[in-house]
Amino acid sequence: MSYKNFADIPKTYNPKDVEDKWYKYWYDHNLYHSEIDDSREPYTIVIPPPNITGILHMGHILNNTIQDIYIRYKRMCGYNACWVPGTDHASIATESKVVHYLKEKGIKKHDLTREEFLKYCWEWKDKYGGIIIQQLKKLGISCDWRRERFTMDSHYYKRVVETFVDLYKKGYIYRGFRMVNWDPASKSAISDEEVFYKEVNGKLWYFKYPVKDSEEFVVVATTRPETMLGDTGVAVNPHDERYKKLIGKKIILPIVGREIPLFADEYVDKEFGTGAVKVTPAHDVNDYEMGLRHNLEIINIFNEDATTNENVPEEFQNMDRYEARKKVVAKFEELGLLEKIDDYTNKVGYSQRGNVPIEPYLSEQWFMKMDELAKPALEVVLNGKVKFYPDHWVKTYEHWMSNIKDWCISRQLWWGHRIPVWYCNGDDHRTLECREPIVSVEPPEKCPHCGSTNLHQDEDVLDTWASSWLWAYDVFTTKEEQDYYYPTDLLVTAPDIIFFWVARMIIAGMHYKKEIPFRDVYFTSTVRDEQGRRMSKSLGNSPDPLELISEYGADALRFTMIYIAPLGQDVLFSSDKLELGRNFANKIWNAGRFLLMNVQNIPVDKELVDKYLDFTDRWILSRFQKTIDMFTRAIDNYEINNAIKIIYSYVWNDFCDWYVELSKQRLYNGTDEEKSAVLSRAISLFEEMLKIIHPFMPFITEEIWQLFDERKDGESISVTEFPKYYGILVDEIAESNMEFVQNVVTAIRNIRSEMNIPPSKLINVYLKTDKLTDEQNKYIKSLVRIDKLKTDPNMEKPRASASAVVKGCDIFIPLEGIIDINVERARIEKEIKRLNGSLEGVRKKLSNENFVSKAPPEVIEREKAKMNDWQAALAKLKSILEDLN
RNA sequence: GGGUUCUUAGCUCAGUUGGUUAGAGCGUCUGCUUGACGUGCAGAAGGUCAUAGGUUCGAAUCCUAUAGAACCCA
Repeated sequence: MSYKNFADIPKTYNPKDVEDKWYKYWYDHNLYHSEIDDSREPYTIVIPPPNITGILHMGHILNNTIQDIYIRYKRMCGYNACWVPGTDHASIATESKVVHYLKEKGIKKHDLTREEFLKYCWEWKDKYGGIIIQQLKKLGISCDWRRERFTMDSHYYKRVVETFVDLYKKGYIYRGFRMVNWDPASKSAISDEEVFYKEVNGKLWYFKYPVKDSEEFVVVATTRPETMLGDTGVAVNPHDERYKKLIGKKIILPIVGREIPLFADEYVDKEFGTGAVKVTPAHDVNDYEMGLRHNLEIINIFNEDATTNENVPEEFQNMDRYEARKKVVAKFEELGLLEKIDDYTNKVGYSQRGNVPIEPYLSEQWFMKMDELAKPALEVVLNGKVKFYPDHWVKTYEHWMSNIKDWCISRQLWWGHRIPVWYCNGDDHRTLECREPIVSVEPPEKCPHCGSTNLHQDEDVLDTWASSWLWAYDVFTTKEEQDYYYPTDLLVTAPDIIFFWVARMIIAGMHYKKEIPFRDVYFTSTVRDEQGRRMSKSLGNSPDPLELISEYGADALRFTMIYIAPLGQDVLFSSDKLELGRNFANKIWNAGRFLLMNVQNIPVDKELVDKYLDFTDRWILSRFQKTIDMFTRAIDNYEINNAIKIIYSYVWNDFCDWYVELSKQRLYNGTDEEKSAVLSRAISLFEEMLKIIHPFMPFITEEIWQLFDERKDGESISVTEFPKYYGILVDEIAESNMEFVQNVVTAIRNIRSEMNIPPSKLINVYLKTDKLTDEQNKYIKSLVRIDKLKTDPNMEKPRASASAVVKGCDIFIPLEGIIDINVERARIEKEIKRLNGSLEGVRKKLSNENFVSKAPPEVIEREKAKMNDWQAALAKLKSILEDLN
């Protein structure tokens, strides 16, 4: 095809020449498009939609490679394979990107109207939002690109809104004034799952609070001094003898001068700090709870960006929280109320988005009641309808689902699905009912209570996950499609979004479709650097996959990632590991090259593929069947790592190292028809091997497959049939004949190497055996450089020869004048020592009465056979050794 | 503090329901311009299976404890 002459095929595989070419070919021929076809079973995957702000990282590579392996494999197995790609609008991330983008243009978000801002968002999305998809294509993934979706497509947008309205009407969604995790950077609430905890080396400050009408002080310890400006109480444990007499007294809050109560609450830990804690109900979850229990005043001291507001003394107003902290501490010191400062390590909640410490903050938000919705979703995982791989994630899932809390779904952002709720601004006719929110898919014309048309819509948008939880079915836009493709078959995702996304998709699926969203969930490994650190932008330890692809090829990258990433374990990645995949690609390339070079001189005839079969052919075909069988079982069980090793070892060790070498004997010395049969068979087998490799390495397999024959336009290895297991081709006799040859050959090579016989030198080999056929001898001779090969069941050991014993055959290599008796003696002695060690173990077992009476008979038989073989070999070796002495 | 997982060769990892002499890749050592491949070929060295007990005829595998590591939740 691309080579005029097969002899021109380069010695090293160059992925750059082929990858873009075949990707375009697949795309142009629309090979991976799926339509409803009732005559075929669907196999469906929906992509975990990457953020439009995302850029390709190693996690995407691993995740999408796995999805592509399964979709390609199942497609070749005859399923109507459909892989739906798409992207996620990512409210917070995108909005901050756009704010930044506008800043560079000198525009401030709040100088714009909502509509103007959203126009910029779409502009940004059109410009940058498709980058990650373009990058993913470099990996060779076989998505159905005609089905590409976006979470803010009009159809999808509408479904998200409808879902909100429906759940509100069913009573699952409510509005509440609650303490939420506030991200002061994006000025929005975030959900519990978006908070991560960092160990921070901080301080513990001890403040003296004066007791009213007394000379006494109560000392409180705090990690957040600035919040004292909002303190409305001091709490102690009711059983704490130190403070019993003070309970009920008043404290004069320093700086502020507020009179606050000292009260008792079981929550207080006597051991922590001084046993007395300051209580700031507006800015700490536990304090908030205590505040409710004891009717404390709730004083909010922060603005939305966590600067201090008008509720604090004037000299502390409009300061950043950390600046306020310094100033408060300084003031305490000045007042002589700072008792001491200790070093203290504590865990601080950070926003996953803004990477700033979150602020517990009271605000009005929308929540979803989860406990009832979660029940069916928990059940289908516990009863195995949805299977997790690895399955230990079930326990984590169960724990979270059984303790599930209400979900804060509103975000104070503009980019996203705007909450479909309107409020009556009221006018003269305003009634009490007008306070009720008007929840509706379409904007209401007027207030249903007073008839006013003066309405305004809720300013907030929904949490992004409250849209992507519909992804598994609403990427399909008609009922017919949902009926055909849903439930999907496989979800491949990272375990860190098990709650964000996996759990919620199951919840949505069970509630709306009364059916699981996917049968199997594959949780990928976490890709780390060589030192085991998470890959991150700030560490700079995250390689650019596109550079890796350009250096090593997408196939090499895909192969290596799967090879080093076992199910359920983290993978330590470094780019030099890609040599493994690159080398394997090169090996495949050269095996193909070998066959194609022979096509120059030997005609290929498909009629001959099963003619002139000898034991080497039966062996390689038998091994191939077993390989298919093992491979299929591994991949069906999501042991991808294992599957790839099975095919790797077959291709490299069985086919290349042995079969190709064996085939040369006949390719160079056979009759014309025999040559043709051997070559045709090798090519036909190699094509089948390429099909198994194809899901892992789509480009190189396509390239070679296309070279083997004149293919029609639109033909592709990716839509051929996957090799099936035919047990009838398994041939144990051929395998054992081959194993015998391998053992003899290896033993001879070992002697050559240890005796330092140069590879160029021909040797004579005498075999004492009654088992080897002429055919086997022919191959032995061709695999080691042998001049004369003699076999005789009564062979006498020639003088001055090196020896080896394999089961069924004694090997003698006469080395008059070459042999170093000391080396040979050492070789034999070593072998004797090894055998003796092994024999000892077996003898011990067999002389143990308990073993003989209790172990199963077949185990005992095996041990006895072992002992006999080893004893025989040992006896031979001993006589050889005596002969040397 | 609760939960999950892990500890096997110098490194990274396999090792099915307990049953050959515990395997692979990388790395190391030796030799090799053998007509597919030096991104290769041939050969070799290298492990008290974290530690201590226990169950069993038999343990890398099952149980208990200890030590260490990672992750999740609070």
